[in-house]
Amino acid sequence: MSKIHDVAKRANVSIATVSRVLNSSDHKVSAKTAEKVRRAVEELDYRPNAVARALQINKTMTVGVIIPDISNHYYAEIVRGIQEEADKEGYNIILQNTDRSQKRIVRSINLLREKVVDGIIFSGGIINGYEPLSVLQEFRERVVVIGRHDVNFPAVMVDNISGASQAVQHLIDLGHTRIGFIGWANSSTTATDRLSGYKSALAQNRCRFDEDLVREGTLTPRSGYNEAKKLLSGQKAPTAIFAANDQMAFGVIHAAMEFGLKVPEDLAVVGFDDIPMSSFFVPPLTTVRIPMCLLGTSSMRALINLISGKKSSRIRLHKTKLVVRKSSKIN
Amino acid sequence: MSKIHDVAKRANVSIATVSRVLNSSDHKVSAKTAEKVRRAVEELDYRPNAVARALQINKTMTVGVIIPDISNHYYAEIVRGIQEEADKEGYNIILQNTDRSQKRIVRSINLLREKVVDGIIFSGGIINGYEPLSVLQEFRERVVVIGRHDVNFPAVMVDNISGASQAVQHLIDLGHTRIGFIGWANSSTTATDRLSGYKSALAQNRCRFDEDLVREGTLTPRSGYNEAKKLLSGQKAPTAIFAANDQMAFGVIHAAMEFGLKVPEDLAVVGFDDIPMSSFFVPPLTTVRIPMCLLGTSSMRALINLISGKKSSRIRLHKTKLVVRKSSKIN
DNA sequence: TATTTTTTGGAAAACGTTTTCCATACACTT
DNA sequence: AAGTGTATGGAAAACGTTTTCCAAAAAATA
Repeated sequence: MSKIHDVAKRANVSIATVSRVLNSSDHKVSAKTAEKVRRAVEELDYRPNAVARALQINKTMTVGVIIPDISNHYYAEIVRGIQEEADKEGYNIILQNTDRSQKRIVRSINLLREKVVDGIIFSGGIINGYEPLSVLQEFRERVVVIGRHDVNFPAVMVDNISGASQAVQHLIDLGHTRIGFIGWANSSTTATDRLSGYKSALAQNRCRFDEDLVREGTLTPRSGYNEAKKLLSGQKAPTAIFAANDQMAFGVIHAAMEFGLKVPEDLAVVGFDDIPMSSFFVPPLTTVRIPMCLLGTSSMRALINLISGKKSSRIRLHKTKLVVRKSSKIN
Repeated sequence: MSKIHDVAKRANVSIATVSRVLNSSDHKVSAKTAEKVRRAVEELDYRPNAVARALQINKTMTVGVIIPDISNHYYAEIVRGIQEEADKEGYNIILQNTDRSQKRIVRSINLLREKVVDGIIFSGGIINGYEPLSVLQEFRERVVVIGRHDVNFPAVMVDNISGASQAVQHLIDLGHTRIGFIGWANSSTTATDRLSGYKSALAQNRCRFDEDLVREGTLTPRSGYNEAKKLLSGQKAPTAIFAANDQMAFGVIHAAMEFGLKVPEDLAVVGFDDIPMSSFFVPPLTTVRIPMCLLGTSSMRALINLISGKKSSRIRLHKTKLVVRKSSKIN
């Protein structure tokens, strides 16, 4: 591995000059000398040692990304977005999987601190416990959070309220009035916002809100299946069900099949997220698409702004998009 | 951010002693002093600066992971495995998405070189072009490749031949003799190995190999759909189709439906990979499961062995598992 | 030619560690 | 009391950059 010293020697210039050329400093370097340096760099296949550089300028051009689980499509897409945007600006990302374990979150943050990352993007998992928050303090001005705004950090959000509301509005437009909702119990704003959207759409259309039509699952297909069965076996069964995520919606469709109900003729089903298999399900699932990749790029943009001291709004709210497929609409 | 100097001061010991405690050197430190140091570390919330450390010991405890696309489930799982294993040993990973672009692969490798990573795990994408290979040379002894063994690096592989063979054997056991195959054209050994497995199972059971039953798709559901239509409209249509990945298998099932064929009664379908939606498809898809996460952990293990100079076999071959579901078997 | 301006070189400090080399202090043995 | 270890401190080099300061050289101008 050749060093800057070798380049200087080969180009017959000083170390200072090499550095001037490579970092395009304000010091002037004649075109001829610059060319000599560049040739030497090329010939030696010289790459500046980023570690030494980072130590000197106190900037690693690396950001930490903390997520619960990369094998979850949602987070994978986010990471993809982050990666893409980071790449454009010359940043690298260090990935940390936490499996939502409090202990691992803290560990990750401390590790990233040791590695002297320039900032952190944090998504999913508990953060309002005492420990992680206090540990994140060290990164005060260089943290962006995805998916919740109830923390005192810049946040990138999905407009869950309007998304859920859109979905329900769609069902109402199709003539449904008894619309079931399967959400989930969670401290996150995502869960409560989707319920709010459901309620607000009902209210706007003067549909009665019926407590009995609201159930709580656990985000899995199985739980969707279970809760749907309960809804469908009630005396006043709904004619449509809005599940707060696609996985549960799949379970709902399974349950409907078991009840001998045709989807969408006898039961309209709408999900949330638009995961890849939704368009492939039989029937293809109507759902609310989250711009996952955009969440990633947006959060990275926000972080870069933070790092470079640029102003940007504390909360970035991103619109969802209703994708109508066969699980809700006849013909 | 406190430094080692501050810790030394607070604990009333020398910098050397602090370092001795923290790095458990062979120099002896009395229990009492060690305790003093540890307390100071705690009180100051001191974290050694990994950048400075890396510069000194010439080891970053960071490995680069180069993959085509993190939002692809297969790679996401691999990354998960890598991450998990890396974590155990105190390594971090820097992720690089290449989108299979030759240019970006080269760029990534060079970036990782600048960052002085301790090793690289490379998966997917063209590598036998001149450029990437030569660039990877810099990492000669610290590269592990996933998914192809036709390169001169330690490799972690899936036993595609036996996997495909198992799948076809399964169909033969069900009484099928005319079995279609939809593969894909690619320089990778994965593609050719799956075809080999198909052929070898036929041969072992003295089934005639019919060129007309073999088609090439592009790994997408649509291509599976298209190729299946061609197979099914031939005069000697197969009674079973083995698609070389699950996505294409979904397309095959769609095509069967269009032809009024029931799956599995009229057409048995088997895929490869076992992606999450396979178990959820209607009908659930029989497929060959790849131990994706294991590929990740295994490659990281291999890399750690390389880095620490331990011997380990050049090729690690991992078994697949046939998962029988309703798309192939009646009842 | 004399003067100014521009470009370059040389040397050294700094970033925060690890590690080495000696010197010194202390605690045990005999 | 002399000798032998053992634990610690102090100082400094090293890792490979960037950056600063001043001096010197080269080029452009008057």
